Amino acid sequence: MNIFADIEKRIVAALDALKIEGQLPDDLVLDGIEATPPRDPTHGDVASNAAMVLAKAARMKPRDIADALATKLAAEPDIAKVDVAGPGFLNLTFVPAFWQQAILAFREKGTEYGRTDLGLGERINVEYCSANPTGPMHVGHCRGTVFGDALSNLLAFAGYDVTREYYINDAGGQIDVLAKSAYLRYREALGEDIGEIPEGLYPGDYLKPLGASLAQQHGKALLTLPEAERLTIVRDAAIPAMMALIRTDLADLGIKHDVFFSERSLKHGNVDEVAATIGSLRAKGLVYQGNLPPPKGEPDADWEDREQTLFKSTQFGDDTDRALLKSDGSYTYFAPDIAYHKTKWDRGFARMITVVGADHAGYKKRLEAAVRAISDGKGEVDVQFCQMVRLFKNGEPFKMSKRAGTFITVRDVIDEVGRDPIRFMMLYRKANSPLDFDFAKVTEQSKENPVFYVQMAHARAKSVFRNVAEIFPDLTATSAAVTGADLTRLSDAGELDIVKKLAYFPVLVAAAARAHEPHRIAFYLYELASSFHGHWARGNETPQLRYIQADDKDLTAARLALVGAHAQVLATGLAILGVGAPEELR
RNA sequence: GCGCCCGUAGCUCAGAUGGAUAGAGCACUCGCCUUCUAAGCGAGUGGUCGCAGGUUCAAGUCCUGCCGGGCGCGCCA
Repeated sequence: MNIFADIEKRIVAALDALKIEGQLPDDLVLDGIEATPPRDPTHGDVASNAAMVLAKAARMKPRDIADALATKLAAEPDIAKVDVAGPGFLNLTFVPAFWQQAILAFREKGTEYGRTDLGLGERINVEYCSANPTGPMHVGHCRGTVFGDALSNLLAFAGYDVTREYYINDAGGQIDVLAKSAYLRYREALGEDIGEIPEGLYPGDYLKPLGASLAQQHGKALLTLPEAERLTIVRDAAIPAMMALIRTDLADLGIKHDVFFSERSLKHGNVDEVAATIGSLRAKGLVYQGNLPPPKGEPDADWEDREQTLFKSTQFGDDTDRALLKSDGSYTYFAPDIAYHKTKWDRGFARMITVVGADHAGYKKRLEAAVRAISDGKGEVDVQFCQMVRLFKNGEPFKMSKRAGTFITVRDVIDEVGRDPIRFMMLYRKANSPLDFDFAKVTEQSKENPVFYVQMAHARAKSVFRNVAEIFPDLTATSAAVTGADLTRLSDAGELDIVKKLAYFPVLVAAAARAHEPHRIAFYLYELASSFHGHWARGNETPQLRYIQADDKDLTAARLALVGAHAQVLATGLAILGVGAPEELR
């Protein structure tokens, strides 16, 4: 159900009729015709570009096509007015009943209103967060995590079969650093004075409980073990401990992954999937021994020409070939990541999205190349970047120092501002734009704070139902009196404005899903809330416009149907963003 | 040097598959509380869409070249 798509079909039908009548060439291809809300609402309810896109192929003036089409459409009973404007825009104005009836459709669908079948049930894998298991999440992880989660919600709502995935980088050098850092905390827990944490190790206090638990479990036994053996034990305890911290943070942000995929699990038993993947690429002639040219520009004194095992990513559009093995023979980060993406392909995902930070910009092309290579061009990964978050406190930049261990954790931010404002603010911006996050502003309860503004629109709508209970106790949101109300009573322009915005919701969901841009939902909700607040305030001056009319139960019921639909769409949209839709804000 | 991202009102940002006179919030000016939540609403001021070409009936949007900013650029993940 999508009103605008229906109108497009009606326009096409009218054009077909014109063809039959000989007013248009009968071989004219009716393509690219749109029906959209006009930018200026005074132009009408719906605008179409039909005449202009067809003009060339029809070898006619746009105005002539528009005039013929206008005459045709004006004859339809629910179209009140058709104007031809500008170069050939067709502006349609529908009779109020057209919009009034639309509310029925909103209600019929309920929480499903806005859902589309765009994805056709196709499986899609969304990988996001994937913070290294070396400590709690810091605020920098937050944006991509929230983005990936909301994008997953959006795609699911748009008809995709979404799997949310977290890639645990538990096999790289940073894990050795973690183990060494944890071992130090273990010695500390045994009573040793460890002094300053050496440069290069993780100084954070969060490793202290891990040290203590190791001490409790092993006593002094680890001290006498050979280093390799001892670090293996520490590491195997540290990774789950760090993941437990991260999972707590994720839970508090309202984020749930379906799959936690361990990099280490790529090697199991005698199977090394990384080696196997490199082998399969080699079989395709995409792996070779060679030397990479140094980057141009500033000459690098440390540059050392060396032969490496390389992947021919240039064959798939990358700028340079990429190393798979380090000079000591171990894997680069890239090699297991290819193997990991191959498991996605093997698990039946032809479509993948990977959300990364802006500092991974250079990773996009090689990953796309790798996915094409392992899937013989049939698979596709969209690497989505989230730009940096700049932290502010009362307008002053807020610096993090990782070295001093004083970085801001997700926990700090949740404790300070709460989950809903974090999520909404992270999504109230295109992912590609840097984002300023001011602790003071996001907790403010005012119009300046869009989270609050949208939530208040929902709370207000709910308050109407609370208040009506005192006058018409039987007019509950789900009562037959409300769901079956006489909608022709809704005639005010402000009411119809809200209806028209609600009608646009399915179009918006589809567009946002197609573009992988959940922020559009946030902006839409703000606009919808604005229409609602505006109409509400008009009720302050003009009591007849208020939703509850004590002397007119039927009118009240009709208006409640609108309020209910409005609250429903707000709740649905907020759910996509993972933000709460509170009943009240007191 | 190369790649990716960004450049829109004084500030922070939207701008749908290319559509009409480019929008919102903040700031500034002026109205509105005997009120279903004024935690709000309305009106006004404010623009060479970084610059220059090109494609198109139509360009903030697409293409090319510049300028400015951010991120990255063979064994960090």
